[in-house]
Amino acid sequence: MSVTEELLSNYGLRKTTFRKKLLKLFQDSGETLTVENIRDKIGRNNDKVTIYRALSTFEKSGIIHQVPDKNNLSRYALCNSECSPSNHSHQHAHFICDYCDNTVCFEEFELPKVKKIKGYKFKKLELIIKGSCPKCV
Amino acid sequence: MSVTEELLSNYGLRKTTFRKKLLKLFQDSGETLTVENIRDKIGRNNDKVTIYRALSTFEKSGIIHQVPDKNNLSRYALCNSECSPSNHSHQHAHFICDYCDNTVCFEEFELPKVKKIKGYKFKKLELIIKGSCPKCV
DNA sequence: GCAACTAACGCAACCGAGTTGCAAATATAA
DNA sequence: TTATATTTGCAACTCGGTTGCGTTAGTTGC
Repeated sequence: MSVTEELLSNYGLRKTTFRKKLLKLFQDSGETLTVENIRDKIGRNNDKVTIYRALSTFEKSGIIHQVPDKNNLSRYALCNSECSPSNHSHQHAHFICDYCDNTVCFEEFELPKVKKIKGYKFKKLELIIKGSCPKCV
Repeated sequence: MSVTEELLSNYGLRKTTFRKKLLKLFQDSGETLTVENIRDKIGRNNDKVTIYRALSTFEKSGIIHQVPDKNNLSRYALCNSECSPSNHSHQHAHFICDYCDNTVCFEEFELPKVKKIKGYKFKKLELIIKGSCPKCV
């Protein structure tokens, strides 16, 4: 059984042709991907509904996580650590390039400790850094 | 001349009936507002295109700034300091309530200093805190 | 390996936030 | 108050994402 198939098995998901193709794309590219990116790479004949549903399933399972996108599109990245439906948090920052519209996960980035504000209960922090990436000077 | 009209004058914008009404809403409510929020408050008969265009104009001028929204809708808040088309940055954090979908500006919040990553040029930081607000326990 | 069951796929049609084009209305400058 | 430029308001559109539903294909038990 391939790495891709193993991952699907571990998360209790059916190993359909489409899911294997989609998951392999994330594994091989190592990038964050929008639905458009995906269709560019696996072919425009793939139905978008199927893509959206597979992404949604993967996200709920903890295989991928949503990342911010410059144009507010749905964009996802593989979870590197062991995520599950119950524990699916990502304490890393995201970088958005102003020029190529790409989003990059900064895994090593520590999120800041923030001081409390009374009345508010903080559950999750998101740090987004914008600028230009190595490809775009 | 009212405070609202004065603000429009300072930014070299025409003081139309609609703009005065919209800007006054931001000043009076002191909240962040989506287009839906706005239509709820100034009346659903107001044309949405006009709202979008006025918001866009205000933002370019530096009167309001866009804030993150739980559902990725366009949401805006008054700029508290002196913003202009050329200097229009907001070094404060934003809080999104998981329950009432509201966004709040944490003006007093200092954004963290982040260490550099070679190859990347950082221009802007955005810190989003999610959780529950005072109204929602 | 085969039947039975359930989950996933694929198509069409839809939804809704936001945009575009353009003619009519209105603010500003002369 | 007239001329000019900007803004408004309507209709129609775009496009990312969703819903419904019949068909297809994994999975489980024998």
